[in-house]
Amino acid sequence: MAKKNETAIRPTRAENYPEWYQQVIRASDMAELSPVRGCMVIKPWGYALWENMVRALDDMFKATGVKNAYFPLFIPISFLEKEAGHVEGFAKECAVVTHHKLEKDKDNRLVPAGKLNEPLIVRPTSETIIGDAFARWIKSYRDLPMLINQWANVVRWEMRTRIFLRTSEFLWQEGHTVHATKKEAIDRTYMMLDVYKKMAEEYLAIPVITGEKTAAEKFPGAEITTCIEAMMQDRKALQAGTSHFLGQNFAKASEIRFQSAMETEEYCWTTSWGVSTRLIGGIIMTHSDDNGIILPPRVASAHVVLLPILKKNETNETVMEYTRSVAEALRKKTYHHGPVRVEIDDRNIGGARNWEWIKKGVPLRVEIGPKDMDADSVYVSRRDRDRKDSFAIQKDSFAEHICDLLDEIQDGLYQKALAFLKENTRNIDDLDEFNKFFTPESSGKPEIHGGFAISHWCGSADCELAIKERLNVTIRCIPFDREKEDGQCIHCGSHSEGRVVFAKSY
RNA sequence: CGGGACGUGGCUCAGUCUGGAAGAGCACAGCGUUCGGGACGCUGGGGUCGCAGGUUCAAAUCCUGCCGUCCCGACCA
Repeated sequence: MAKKNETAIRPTRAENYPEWYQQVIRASDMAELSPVRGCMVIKPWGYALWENMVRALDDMFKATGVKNAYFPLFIPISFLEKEAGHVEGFAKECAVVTHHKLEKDKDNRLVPAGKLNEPLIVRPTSETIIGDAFARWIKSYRDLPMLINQWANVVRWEMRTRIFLRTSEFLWQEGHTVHATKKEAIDRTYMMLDVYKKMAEEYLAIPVITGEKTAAEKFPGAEITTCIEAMMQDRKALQAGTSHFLGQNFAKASEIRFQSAMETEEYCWTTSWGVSTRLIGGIIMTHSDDNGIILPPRVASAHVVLLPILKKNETNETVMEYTRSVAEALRKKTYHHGPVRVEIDDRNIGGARNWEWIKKGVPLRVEIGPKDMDADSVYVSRRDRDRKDSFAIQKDSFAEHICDLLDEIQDGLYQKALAFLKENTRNIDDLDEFNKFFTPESSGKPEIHGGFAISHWCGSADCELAIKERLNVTIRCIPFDREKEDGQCIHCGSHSEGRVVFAKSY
């Protein structure tokens, strides 16, 4: 009966949010830090989640005509040099390969040898190397549009890393498209942002705000950067995905040209767009509670875990048989285009087993013992409800309704996150109120505070910078759905045509 | 890269000030009793005390340097 902790995760969110985040990941067994600075090992439970996300995204990309390809990890430095904004943005955080072998020195230690003529960088993103390929592939308007995506790892040598949210190496997809007209490229930019919005809201149950980045926050080399922004439980913003209209900047840098129907030679218009393993950090910080992560069913590593109650007697084998028959029945059910994912955990380790699955965030836990077997039922607990709020249900009925149950959990997670977003988003027109909104009451150990302030902004980069320097608050985006409204800039008081989203961010 | 905190079995930490046999709880393994329970008992495995130098008869402990982690900045998906 000894209840050691009231919560499975310590500290709680309220006590120490960043530490809580680390502990949730440890307790969920999704990933761990590696011996390599800033890099992570994604463990099977975390990778299964990523695979489900990849599958869903990949299907959506392909439905819009995108095809997958793969480009090199190494990029000649000269390629990066081709686009000025790009150099500015990425040069400071590139891993550089300068040698191609190791030799033993006099102390028998391995040291780099065989210096490369031209150093290579490990891709921080692939616009330039893919641009080089596009320049060779594209001759005529008949080759367009070219719609390519790659699933890859990239490296950005970050100053400060946080597992899943910002690691030196991370997994992502980068889409790169080439178009004959500006309009078509812009349309594609927005189309892919819509895919991301759909992914976030319908699959991850994370409500997002869509909008355009300011000049200061744009992708290096882009004309327009669009984004989805989500609110985490500490009320900070997380940029969960971006889609860029690159104009002709990269086309000119990489000489991506085509011959038009009118026989003129023209530069192409390109886009790029990406989401990464950062989304997993977003899931954690959107849905977890003080007992650990809660996985949204549509992408959950498993939907349901079966926990046979084994005693030291002759019923064990029949309980196991019954459990396997439940698993079989569940696996025959189709949940959003795939079979229901079932785990069986028959370890006899007491109540710790149940808690492990709570911390892993599996949507449904099902206990199966002799009593259930006799009643032809199972005993179900939902991860989104209190753990004592469990119920018995007929085995057949459970199999029949499991998909509805999963959808109900999925929808509940989304509605809860949406309510939180709304609760902590508000129009602010008064500078004092704005300052107060973004200033913690305790400076030594800042409590969770702030949120999204929807305020007027005159459009000046100076005002944007001043706010950032003073409060560490940035413009997350200029929302697409903002209304035209005359107002006064929250910082300088001069005329503004509409509101933007201010927040602290990851 | 600046400021702060911290590195002791897998995890959380005590021991460091004041140098003198590496510890606890949890986790793990075995056996037993329990068990629709984050159970209990007994037994057991596991640590060159972040790394490298130095001081000393003696270093987890003192000194120097380095590495790593976390927090706050600057930078960013």
